[in-house]
Amino acid sequence: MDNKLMFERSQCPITNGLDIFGDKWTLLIIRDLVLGKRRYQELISSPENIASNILAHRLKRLEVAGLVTRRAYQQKPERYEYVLTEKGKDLKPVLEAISRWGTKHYPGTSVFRAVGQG
Amino acid sequence: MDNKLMFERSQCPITNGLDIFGDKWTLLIIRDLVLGKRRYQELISSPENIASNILAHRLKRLEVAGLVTRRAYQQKPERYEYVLTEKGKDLKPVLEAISRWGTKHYPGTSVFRAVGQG
DNA sequence: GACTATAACTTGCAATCCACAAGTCGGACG
DNA sequence: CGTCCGACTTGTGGATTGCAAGTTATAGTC
Repeated sequence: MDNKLMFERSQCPITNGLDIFGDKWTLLIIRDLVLGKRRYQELISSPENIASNILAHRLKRLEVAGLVTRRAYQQKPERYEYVLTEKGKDLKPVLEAISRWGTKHYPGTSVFRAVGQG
Repeated sequence: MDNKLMFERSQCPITNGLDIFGDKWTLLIIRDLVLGKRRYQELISSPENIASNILAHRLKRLEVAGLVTRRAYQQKPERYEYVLTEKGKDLKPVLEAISRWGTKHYPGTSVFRAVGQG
């Protein structure tokens, strides 16, 4: 019943995707999660230097949208990690397509393993 | 020699892509251009209701980045249209991937022809 | 037992960006 | 002379972003 933010701007699937990940940071977080990162500090330490408040905000949005799951990996003190759901993992082809476009038009760029040339 | 905005945040091709189209509107403009729209009013009249100042700003950025070309289609009065370069057209697979993700996870959405299921 | 470190955040604030409405400019048309 | 069209530009208030610093809970060290 959390479908009240669906079809916010239009019924276009691209629009609905962009309403979730249409910004400078979200797809980079997904990229890191696809690459196997799970913890807050790992995400923070990516070379793009995301601010901690932005990261927290994006992770919350991704959780609400059902792309990631937040869960405790230890108690005392409670520490949390983030993992992609199937819906989140399904963005891998999108990352691959962007990566292919980027490496073609900006030679010299490179991602790490797993999100390379598909 | 306009390569001073390359590698702004990192050498990741995804990051460099997002520095150009990482927002809520740019990929929708590209979608419209892929679908054959060319004129300002056509772009304005899309269902997502982009504001005119945002559209102007994004078109300028796309032109600077080399994804679209602005050219006059008539004189007296001068009127301009926008067409995708090869670099811009190369984003079609990205749009298709997003579209596929959107239609899978938000059933009921649909784009127009040409940017459908690939 | 105070002191430092770690991890996952939260808070405050200035700067920037965005959305909405309105206005501009150069003609064509009546 | 006045209205319309099309491609923008300008002004304003509100939302978002970026940066630095702070908070909370616990473990380890002196």
